[in-house]
Amino acid sequence: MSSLSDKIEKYLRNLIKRYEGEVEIKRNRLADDFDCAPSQINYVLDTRFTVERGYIIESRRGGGGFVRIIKVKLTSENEAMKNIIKQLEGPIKPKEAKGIIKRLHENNLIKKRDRILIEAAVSKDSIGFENDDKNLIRTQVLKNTLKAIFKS
Amino acid sequence: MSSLSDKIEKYLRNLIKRYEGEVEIKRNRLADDFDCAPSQINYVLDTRFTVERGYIIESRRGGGGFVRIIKVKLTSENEAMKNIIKQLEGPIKPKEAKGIIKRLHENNLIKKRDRILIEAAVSKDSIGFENDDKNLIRTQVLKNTLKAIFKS
DNA sequence: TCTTTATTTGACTTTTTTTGACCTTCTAAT
DNA sequence: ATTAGAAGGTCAAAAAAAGTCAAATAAAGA
Repeated sequence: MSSLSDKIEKYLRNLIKRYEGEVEIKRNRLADDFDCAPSQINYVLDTRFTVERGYIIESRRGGGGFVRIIKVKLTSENEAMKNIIKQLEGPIKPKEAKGIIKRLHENNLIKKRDRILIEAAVSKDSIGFENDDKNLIRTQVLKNTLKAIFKS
Repeated sequence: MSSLSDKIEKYLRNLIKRYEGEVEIKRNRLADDFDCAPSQINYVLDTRFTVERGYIIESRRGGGGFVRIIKVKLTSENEAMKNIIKQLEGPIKPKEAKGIIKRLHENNLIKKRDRILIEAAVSKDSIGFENDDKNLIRTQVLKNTLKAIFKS
């Protein structure tokens, strides 16, 4: 009944548990074990091991390549960060964005420099073209920069 | 299973540490030890012991030849790069943006974290809505984040 | 059923590493 | 001064992985 993706997810979760939050796999090897297309591994990674769920993916191509899955330790800080990222949806206006960033900084979730940078990125000045999607783009930029911080 | 290049890198790093930042090897001898083509040593040197990472390579051919790896302190901002920023105009595609950011980082004008953040901000993922102005928005975001950094 | 969402597959792309053939430079012996 | 042999350098092809994207199926909801 459970899909193949579910099985792969389960398998990986077990591995991660066994290896204390960090595991390295060979994508093609794993695909072979589960007898599926390699890109299915990516699908599982993209849908189940996301930042929102507290995972970071690193990888390398070429000889000796790998995919590494890291379970982020949930301190209250990055737990909070995760939730905030999860909740960033729909259009966000410049002022709202600024408010969000301000609070993140005040709560020590991002550094001063991060704040300056992200504020600039989502400012009216940056994303100001008269354009239907601009507030949605702003949301994406905000979300992705925060994710980047989470990952680093 | 890390690649052969990784192993060679590791070996060399250890040597360098042991000999306080400077070490001399025989390329062919080393290649022989690792059972690989001599040019692979060059590959490792070119990709892992670069100037950006703070290494200088010296060498001599012929009898008694050698390759010397020296770890240096990386210095000196490149003023010229600031002009490049000034010249950021017109639509910029995701890959171009990535290249620009990479160079800024390699020239020590922005920190690693800045790079990661800005890359996230201007990524296809952030500014990817099917939209005529997206590459212009990207330019603005890039420009404004960089300005923000220089002001700080 | 009909429509929407999630999964599976596969062709094609990009990145990174490995290998090898050929080139250049240096030392030392003639 | 010439030259053989010893190093190291270059460059590009082949191989090894992983990534992307979209079409085809399957499952879930209305």
